[in-house]
Amino acid sequence: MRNLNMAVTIRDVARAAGCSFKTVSRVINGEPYVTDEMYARVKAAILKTGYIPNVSARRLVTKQTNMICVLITPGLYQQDSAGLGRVIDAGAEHGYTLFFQPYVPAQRRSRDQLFDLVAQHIMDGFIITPPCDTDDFAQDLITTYKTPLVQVDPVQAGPFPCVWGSHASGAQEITAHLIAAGHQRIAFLEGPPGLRASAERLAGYTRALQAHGLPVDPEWIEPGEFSFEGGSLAVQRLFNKARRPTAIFAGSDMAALGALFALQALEIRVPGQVSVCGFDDLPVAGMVYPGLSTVSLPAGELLAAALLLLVRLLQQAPELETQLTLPARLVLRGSTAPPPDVQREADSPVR
Amino acid sequence: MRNLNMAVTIRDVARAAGCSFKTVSRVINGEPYVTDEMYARVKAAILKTGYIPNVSARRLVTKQTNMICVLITPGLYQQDSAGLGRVIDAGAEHGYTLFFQPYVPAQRRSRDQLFDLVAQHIMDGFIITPPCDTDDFAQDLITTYKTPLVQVDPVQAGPFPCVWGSHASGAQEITAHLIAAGHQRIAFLEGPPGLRASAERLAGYTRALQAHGLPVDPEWIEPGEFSFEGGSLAVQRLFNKARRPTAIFAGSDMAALGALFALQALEIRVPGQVSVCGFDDLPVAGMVYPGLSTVSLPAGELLAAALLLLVRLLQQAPELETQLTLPARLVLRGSTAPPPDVQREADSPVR
DNA sequence: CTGAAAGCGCTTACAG
DNA sequence: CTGAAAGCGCTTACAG
Repeated sequence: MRNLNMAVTIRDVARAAGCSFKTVSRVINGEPYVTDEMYARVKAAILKTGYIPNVSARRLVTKQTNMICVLITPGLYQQDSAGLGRVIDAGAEHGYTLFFQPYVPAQRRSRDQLFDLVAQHIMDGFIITPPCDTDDFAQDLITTYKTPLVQVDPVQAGPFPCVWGSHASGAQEITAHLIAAGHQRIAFLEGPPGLRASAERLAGYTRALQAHGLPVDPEWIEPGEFSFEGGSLAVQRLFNKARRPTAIFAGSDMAALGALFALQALEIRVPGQVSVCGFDDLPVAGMVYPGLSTVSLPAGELLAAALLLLVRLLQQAPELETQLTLPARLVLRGSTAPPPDVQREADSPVR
Repeated sequence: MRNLNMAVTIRDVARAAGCSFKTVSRVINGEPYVTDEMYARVKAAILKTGYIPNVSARRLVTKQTNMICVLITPGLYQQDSAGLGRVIDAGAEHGYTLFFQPYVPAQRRSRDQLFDLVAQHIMDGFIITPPCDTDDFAQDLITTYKTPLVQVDPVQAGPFPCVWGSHASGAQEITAHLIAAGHQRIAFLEGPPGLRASAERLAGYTRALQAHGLPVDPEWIEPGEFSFEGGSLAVQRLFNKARRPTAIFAGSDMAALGALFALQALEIRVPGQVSVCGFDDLPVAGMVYPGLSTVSLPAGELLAAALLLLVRLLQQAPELETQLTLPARLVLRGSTAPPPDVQREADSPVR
């Protein structure tokens, strides 16, 4: 019975229900002052005609699109696709459709695309996920066009409503885990300078050492760039030194993967000779032998919190907390174990 | 000078240019019959007023959105983000904005989201990427609402315009590569039954063996489910047998990762004792020791071809080729080498 | 080559 | 509680 060629309008429904089209509009939008009987009649007419509102017409007059744009770097998707689904759900619950726009900081194409989206007011609001915020362009553009904006765990701090991840305490926890296993010589692979995550994760590492009365030795801190290459090169430098670490906290999973690769190339056993851990809990972390111990900053949960924040902003709700912090979680796999000397002690029959 | 509050309309521009708003409309849409002088005046007025067309108004009357939706599974993104950028570019060139919609086959939420998108005619056309086509719902819905649709390398064959990947010839090539290196006992980890890719990749493997006069032994063909778990379990079964393979062609990178993991757990050296290769060229392939040899089916290129096809369909161009096939590419890394016996021969001083 | 009219499908005030 | 009017910003015919 349904006409799928967009021919069904609010007027057709009104005719079927025997009322004015204004009444249909009221029912659609859940406005008050409609008798129950009228309401039921219109509902039935909508079903019978297969009516679907024309969003363009609605947008033209309301100046709202009920669409929210999430700026993402290609990586985020694979990290927590279940969480992502929940975010989409949450958006739908509040009447918003989410669009995921790939955005590469400072890239011409990304900027052009975003410009169109923003200038044409195609989106009611934006969520910026890391590292898209490293390019000021996005924030500037969005605020210039007076569009609400929420940031997720930005690389650089900004004056925007924001949901933060717990980099420092996550790093502190996993470092403490290594110390508890018996490690004393723990190397740290630093991230690129200028990134908040770099500083925070280093701070967590440092804090854990100090809390356990261990020295913070600059020799154990190597640049790792949060990248595969960086992690690999760092290991090559570390194992050229006279004193070698028994554990490496890589600061990021990518660097940890590089470290793991380099260690295997050097025929150093993990975790037998050296323990390795990372940060981020990328999906790969569980698939690389012997399983990478790491810290999870659940991207999906951060996103969901950001979405809720944005929805409240869009609803003009007087928002008390525009800065939230979500906890990190330890994910322990096979790449961390007691250091060789402790293992030997444990193996020996003499207590 | 620009008013960013959407107040600038076609009429404001007309006033600034000293013409009727219809003339402005002509200039915006590149219609003919406008004097060069008038054209320039309007262009200047647009710049001066900072006019940006209201897409909702335009859509209301044209019934077009100039938006194309790409149904993707979270994985695709990370596989070829550079290629993805090119696709977005190509879309923009033709006046289309691309939206990437996460879609999980048969999932309630995905279906609801898609229904809204389709029923409300928010998208001019759809591109379905694997494995989103495994759920007939998407295709059925989209065609029911008479929206153009192009498939990318579908898991199941359908009667739709389509861009195909070369699974069989890719599989044949990499198997031939193993044979050329001296392998004779090559195991194959099959994909899930019913998937076109499974059948095609197996066919390529078989064809390569036959082309080189090698027997196709069912004992060497193990289910691997195209998954990490599947690959891992398959290796455990294979290495419980009396006759062991010298090479494993995993049929998918995920299965190859699982195989690699299991081999390392068994302390079998790759490629020293066993060579391993995969299919897909996931980003992980280069980051897992010793680098996974695999076959690349460039997702970005397939997508770009699909986009072009869809654009032509939308432009009602009489399309000659609605079925394209794109070649696969061998990507050789450290996980494949000659088998142990050949290595020994090569090492020995006697030629 | 340029313009005045009509209308896309809806919502926002404003009457009854 | 219900409805007739006006208008959102644009394009599509149709006159000049």
